[in-house]
Amino acid sequence: MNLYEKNPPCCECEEIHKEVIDKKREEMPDESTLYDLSDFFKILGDSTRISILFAIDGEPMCVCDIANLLGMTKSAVSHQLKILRQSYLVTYRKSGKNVYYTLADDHVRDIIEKALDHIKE
Amino acid sequence: MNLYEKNPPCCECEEIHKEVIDKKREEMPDESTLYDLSDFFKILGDSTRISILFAIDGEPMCVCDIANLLGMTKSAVSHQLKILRQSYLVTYRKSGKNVYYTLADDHVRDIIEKALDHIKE
DNA sequence: CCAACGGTTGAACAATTATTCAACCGATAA
DNA sequence: TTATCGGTTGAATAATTGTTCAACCGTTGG
Repeated sequence: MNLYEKNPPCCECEEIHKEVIDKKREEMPDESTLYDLSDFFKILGDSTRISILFAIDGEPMCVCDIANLLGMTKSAVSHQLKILRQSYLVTYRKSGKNVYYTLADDHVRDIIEKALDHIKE
Repeated sequence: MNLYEKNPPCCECEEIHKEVIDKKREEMPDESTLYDLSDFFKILGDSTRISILFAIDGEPMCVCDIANLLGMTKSAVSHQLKILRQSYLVTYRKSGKNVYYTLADDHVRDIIEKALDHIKE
C-alpha cells in the first residue's frame, strides 16, 4: 500500500479515527470563513487598537486627542486607524483640519464586552 | 511656556480638546485590562488556532486526527494546542498513547459565534 | 500668498510569532 | 527489554506586523 497517497507530505501520522475526521470535516466552516474570522480577531489582538476603540466609543475623538490620550505619535495612531477603517470597525467625519473618529456600530462593542466577561472570570 | 512639560516626548501635537481627553481618560479601562483583552483576541487571531477550536468543538479529538484534518504536522498542531492550553481555551484528557482535546467552556464558542455574525453582514 | 498645523502615507527598522526540524518522553505491543 | 507510535519541546528560520521617521497633502489664519 502506498503510504504517500494516504498521507499528504504535510502530515507525518496515520489517521487514527477516520470516521471522526470525516464527520468533523463536514462540520468545519469553509476555509475563507476561517480566514475572515481570524483576520477579524487579529485586528482586535493589538493593545493599541483596543485602546483606540475604547477611546472613540461614545463621543468621537480627533487623531490628535487620541494621540495625547494614549501617549503616542499622530503617525502611529493614524496607521492603526487606517487598519480599523479598512476593517469597517470605525467611521470618521472631517471638520476643518480635524478628523473625528468613532465606532462604526455596536456589534464590536458587544464582542469586546463578551471578551471582557471572559477574561474577568 | 515650556512645551516639553505640556507634551511628553512621545506625542508631537497639542491637546486640542482637553476636557474630552480628561473625560475619556477616566472612562478608559486600566492598562492591564487592555493588555489582557488584546492578548485574548491575539490567541483567536490565527487561522490555525481558530481551525483547531472548531475541530475540537463537540467531540474531542486527538492530536493526530487534528493534524490529519487540517493537513498539518503533529508538531505544529501541538505547538498551537500548547498556546490554547496556556490560555485556558482548551482542556485535554490522556488515554493510552493519545491525548484528546476539547473546548474548555462555552464562553469562547459564544464569542466566535458573535464574530461570525459580524463578518457575515 | 504662505506659514502653521492636523492628518496621512511609504519605507525602514525592530519585535513578535508560526512553522519546521530534530530530539526526546511515555505508553503500548511484540 | 526493545521497537514503535502519539505527542511534546526547544532552537532556528521565515514571515508578519507595529512603530518611527521623513515627506507630503489640505485647511486655516495672518
